[in-house]
Parts: sequence; C-alpha cells; structure tokens
Amino acid sequence: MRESWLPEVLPLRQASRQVVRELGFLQNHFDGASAAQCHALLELEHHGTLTSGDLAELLSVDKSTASRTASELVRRGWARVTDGGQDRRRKPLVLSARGKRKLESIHRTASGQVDGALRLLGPEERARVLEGMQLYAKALGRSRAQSELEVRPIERRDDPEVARLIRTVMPEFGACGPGFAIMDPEVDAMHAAYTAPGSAYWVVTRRGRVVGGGGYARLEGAQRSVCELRKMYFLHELRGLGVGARLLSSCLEHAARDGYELCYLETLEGMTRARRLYERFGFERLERPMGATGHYGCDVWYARKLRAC
Amino acid sequence: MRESWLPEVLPLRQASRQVVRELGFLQNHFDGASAAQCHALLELEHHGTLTSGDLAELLSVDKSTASRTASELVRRGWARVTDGGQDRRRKPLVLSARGKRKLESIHRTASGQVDGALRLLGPEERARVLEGMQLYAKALGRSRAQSELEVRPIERRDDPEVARLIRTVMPEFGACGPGFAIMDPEVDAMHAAYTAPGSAYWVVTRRGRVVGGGGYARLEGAQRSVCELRKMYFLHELRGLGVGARLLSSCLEHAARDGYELCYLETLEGMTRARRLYERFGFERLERPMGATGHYGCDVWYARKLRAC
DNA sequence: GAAGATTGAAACCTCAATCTTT
DNA sequence: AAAGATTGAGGTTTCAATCTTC
Repeated sequence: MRESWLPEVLPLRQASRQVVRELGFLQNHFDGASAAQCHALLELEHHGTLTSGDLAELLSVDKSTASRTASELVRRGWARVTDGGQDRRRKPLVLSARGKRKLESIHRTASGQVDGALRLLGPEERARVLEGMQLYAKALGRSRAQSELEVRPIERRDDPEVARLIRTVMPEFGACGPGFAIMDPEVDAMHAAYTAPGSAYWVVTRRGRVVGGGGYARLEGAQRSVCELRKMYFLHELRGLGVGARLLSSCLEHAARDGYELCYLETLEGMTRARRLYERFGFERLERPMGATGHYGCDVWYARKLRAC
Repeated sequence: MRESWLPEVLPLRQASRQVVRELGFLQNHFDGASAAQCHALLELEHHGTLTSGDLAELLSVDKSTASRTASELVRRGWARVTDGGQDRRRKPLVLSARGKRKLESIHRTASGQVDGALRLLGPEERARVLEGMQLYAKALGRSRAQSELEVRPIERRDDPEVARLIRTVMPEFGACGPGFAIMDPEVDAMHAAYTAPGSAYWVVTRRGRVVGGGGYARLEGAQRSVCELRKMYFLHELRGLGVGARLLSSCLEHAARDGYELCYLETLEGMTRARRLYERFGFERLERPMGATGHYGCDVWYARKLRAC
C-alpha cells in the first residue's frame, strides 16, 4: 500500500527545504525580531489594522503565539492598540512610527538577501523563479483551504449558523427585503424544511463552522418533475476553491436520482461567479421565471435537463 | 539613499513568505518531531552518516542546536552513534530501523501535502514550480556562499593554513611526490615567498578559514617580462562560485601593472574546471613548458599576453 | 455559553562558556 | 591551542486552561 506521488514531489520538497534553510526559517530570529514578529510587522504594513486573531490566521500560528507576538510588538514600541470600536474584546493593532522604521530595516536585510541571489540569475530565470513561487504559494493555500472543508447533509443544530450564513451573503449582493429568499420563513428552520422526500440540503463546514450551503426541492407551482436549486451561498473566504462545483454536482446527481427531469433556479445578474458556475454546468438562461417561488426580486432564471442515471 | 532592488524582489518575498507559512515553518514541530529533527533525519537518509558538525552546516543551524538535535535523535531511538574511526572527538550518526520508520511517516505527511497542492496545477505549471524553486534554492545558496568569502593579500599568519590548503588540494588531482609544486620549500612560507616586488599572493577566506589562494611571480629561467601564475587552489566547497574568475582577474591585472607582458602557467590535464577557467580568460595551450620551474609533473602548459593598462 | 484574548508549563533554538580529545 | 561536542541561561512556540466581554 505504498502511495504514489507525482514525480515532482520529492525534488520540489528537497528544493524548498533548501530555500527554507537559506532564508533562515529553522532559526527563530531575524534582524533582532523573532520570525513571527517580522511576519506580523509585514502583515500589519500590508493590512493596516489587525487583531491578534487575524494574525494567527494569516501567519498560520497558534493564537497564543499571535497574542504574545502582539504584546511584544506593543512592548517594544513597534505597534499600538487602537480603538476596537463597539466590541471591547477586540484589540486591533496598528504600526507605530518606530515600527515603520523597524520594518524598513527588515525590508533592507531581507530584500538585500533576495536581491543578491536573484542577481546571480538571468532575467528570464528570475521571472521563472517568481512565477513558480507564486503558483506554488497559491496552490498550497488552496489545497489547505480545501482540506479544511467538509460537505455533509444539514443537521438540526446547523439551523442558526445556516440562517446567519444566508443573512450574511444575500445582502452582499443587494438581495434584501421582500421578494427575496432571505424573507422566507424557512431560513430559520432549514433542517426541517429539507427533510421531505425529494429535497435535500448540504452544509459546507470549515473547522466546525458553517461557511456555505446549498440544496434542492420540488419547484412550487410547477410540474412534479421539476426541482429548484435553492439557497446556494458561500461566505467570501470559500470562493474560488471549487466547492461550488462539488456542491452543485451533488445536488444534480441526487435530484436526478430522486426522479426529477429538470432543474430550475433563479438568481441575480450581479452574482457573476455563481452564474458562470451554472453555465459551466450546462444551465441555460430562460426568458421568464417558472413556478411560483414568490421571489420576485430575482432577475435571472436558468434551467437544465437532468439525466436519470 | 534608498537602495533599489530588482522588481522581482518584493513579489518574490511575498510569495515565499506564503509558502513558508503554508509549509508550517513558523511552527516548530512537524509530525511529532521538531523542524530541525525532521530536517536532520532527511539529511541522514540522504548522506548515510553525519556528525553533529555536518548537521549544523547542512541545516544552517547553530552547532549547539545540531548537537542537541543529535542527542535527541539518539534518545528517541531514531539514530545511533557509530564508530568515529581514529578521531574519538567525532560522533557520526546513522539512522536506526526505527528512524527509518519515522522518516517514512514524515515523508507520507509532507509528500501528501505537496502532492495535494501540485494536483491543483496542470503538468506544465508543476514543472514551472519545480524549476523555479530549484533555481531559487541554488541562487540563494551560491549567494550566501559568496557573501561569506573574502579575498585579501596573504599575511604571515596564513602560512600554516595555506600550506594545508595546498597539501589538501594537490593530492586530489594526483599531484603528489617529486616534480610537483607541493614539494617546493616555499609551501610552508608562502607569505615570505611572495613579498618580493613583481609577485603577489591572495588568500580566499570563509568565516576566517583559508579555503583558497592563488598568485603570481616572475617565471624562473625565462625573460623578465614573463610571469607565472602560481599555486592557485580552491577547496572543494569553494568551487563553482565564480571565485576562480575573481582571483584570476586580480592576478592578471596586477601582473600587467607590474610590467609583465606574458603570463605563463602549468597545470594538469585532470584539473578540468581550472583549465576551462584559463581558457575562458584567453589562455592558450602551449606545446612545451617554458622556463625552469622544476615541476616536471605537470603535463599542460598555457600562456596569455598581458596588456599594460 | 461563545468569542476574543491571555497565562502557565513544557519543549525548542541561540549565544556564550565549558568540557574532551587531538 | 584547536577541533568537535556539550551545557547553562534566556527568548520563542505550542497546548491547555483561564480570564474578560458580548
């Protein structure tokens, strides 16, 4: 039962170990600050304001490390705590003038090292180094994000989180007020609403939190052979990871198995990425709505035939 | 006085920070072992036998860290100390059966992560990631190695180290015994031998240790206008860093300034890289030796005109 | 009770001093 | 001395428990 890896895996690991050692990440400090402190300063520079929780997430370190790093930045005068707004649990940090000076020194050292190495290469080699590293960074991030996700049928205990999900995402696209699904009574009791035969709803979780969901049910006011794709929403952090495709294909497969012959959906012109996804899956735009969903706020309608498997 | 870096520097630093975080190098453990322990196991697998000093060098960590890492590997039963040969100060490590099992588990975890990421990319993208990382690793290593080097005129205190350098390198190429420069009496008193006008000798040092050297002097038994390039040797660790070119151009420049019109040298067919360097610098092969150096062991002779500057 | 942040104990890494063998 | 390796003190990171605010 030996796994078999892509042929690039071993040499790539070897090369990146070398890079990590050269950049000094087996040691813990760098220019008088710990590695985490340097990274924290750089992220503060980039984002302006960050809480210790944000730092933990961004740097992939434990929240305790992030907390201590934050205190240390303050103690050394490199950052200070600003007003947390309403919520007095939050303690957002911003760079101080001294922190900015420190950052300049870090940039000088680090850029000097990288610059020195790149100057040993030709211009097209430099471009390939950069491109390769950017591709790799992106792929690693997406891979981790995907591995943290879980897709499972909705349970009763998910109801509050799913309601919050829907109430968070829809207004982002201006879908609030009457005529939108956000006003449906089922929003607060999704589990009960999707237990009937011929319907289903899945949630996408990340580290135990509901970050997306979607399902289908019989289309109200239409033939029994038509189902409606319903309430498919993803938090921003989830987009671009291919989860939509996973969830959508689940829905279509189960709907076909349930005996439906057509899948209908209504959405908004402004939900561009969602529409692209539907179109990629073979949905075709309709001139007018079908059935009687009561969602007169929607302005785009799609349908797609389902093959019984 | 703002430095100006290559345009690739900032985005590359950003991407590699991301990679470092994703690969978890801001945290110190990995699969139940510290980062240094994992790297040490991997290097043991690759090299077979390593002392704690070797580990420090390979992993770019402090020798104390390497020492503690080594003891910890032994304490956990992942490695054991083998016979150090003559020198009882050395304590070479080898992997144990248990260490090999641990290593397999590390490989599974790490390769799984990398494999998962690479599978999100297409084949040519994967190739570009690998190529970019390998180029970068090599460039960083060469850049660091170069920055640790210093080239300066020989001093009296360098004599023992220079003698050791010569006695280390020459036999590597079979140049031992009578008829070779290694037998010259000057080997043990290089400083004195090269203070005469019309001669010079430089040493290349790395962290205070002499790792290479080379110079020139008047060619014995020839016209006054001919100098000989002499005793240019580099330890293995120094090769391929472009130091030969630096030192050689220094020699040629000074020799021309000293009024020499021709630079002669004798070497061995087997010193391939050195010969390539000479040829790159415009040296041309001769049919027979010049002067009377007494080095009848040499089998290749070169010369090059010097332009007075 | 949950979210955000902090603290205590244990393990890790570095610098500098020290020990052991050559 | 010098080379190789080890030890002591101090800063860093993690896990688990705790504090504070919502």
